[in-house]
Amino acid sequence: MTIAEETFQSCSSNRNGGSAFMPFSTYSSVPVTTVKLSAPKEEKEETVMNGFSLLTSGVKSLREGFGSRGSRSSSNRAVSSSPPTVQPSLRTPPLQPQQTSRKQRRCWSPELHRRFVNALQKLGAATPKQIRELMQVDGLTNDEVKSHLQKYRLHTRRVPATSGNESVVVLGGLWMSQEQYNDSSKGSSTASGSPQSPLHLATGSRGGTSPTEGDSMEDDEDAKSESYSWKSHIHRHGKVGV
DNA sequence: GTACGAATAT
DNA sequence: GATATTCGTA
Repeated sequence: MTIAEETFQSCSSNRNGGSAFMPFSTYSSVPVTTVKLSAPKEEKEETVMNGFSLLTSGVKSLREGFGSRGSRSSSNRAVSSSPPTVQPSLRTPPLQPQQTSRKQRRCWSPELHRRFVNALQKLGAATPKQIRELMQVDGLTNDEVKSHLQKYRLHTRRVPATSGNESVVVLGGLWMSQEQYNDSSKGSSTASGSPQSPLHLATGSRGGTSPTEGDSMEDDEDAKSESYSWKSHIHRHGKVGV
């Protein structure tokens, strides 16, 4: 068993409990009997099961010719004007729902996330590639890490020092709260009481001036903490103008 | 061409 | 809300 396999599992979380949603459309002309059950191995790529691909939802509208999004910065990219010969009809490519094959959602299980954060701390300055390499998770792609990193940053940097913010906690609002602490009791709450663990911030030296920073962080494969939600919604009671 | 960051789409 | 994909740039 590779770490990867283990790391991947445990993604079957909630069912209609909250935010579980299926990327696939709800309408299936055919009762797909192909239950995704007992799939020996999960394919990395999208697997088209029947003639009807469930992944068809990814019908992309054409985004060409219109400056739909080219409004960024300067220079538009898709500004093809005046197509030489525009066929009125005909030439309509029988484009069947062309699924550009959206990848299956990557399940960032706590374990995976833990590795992610771990890598972040080790690196200090984390770039997707580095993280990916450090995580050593097979099957994980740069894009996935990148995406996750984006989310991570979004949630971690929620500290607008708009006015005089008073807090220091902001930094403390980091992601991982409880982990690494494994009690003898395995079943239950990993930290119910929840003494917030003293997070060691990533040395804070973003500049990475010295490679000497040797954190003794071995490969600790543990921490079953669930739900790494960034519920650290920092409520700033007090006053917020506007 | 690759990689990263942000914006956007699903 | 979470992840994927696209866009712009270094």
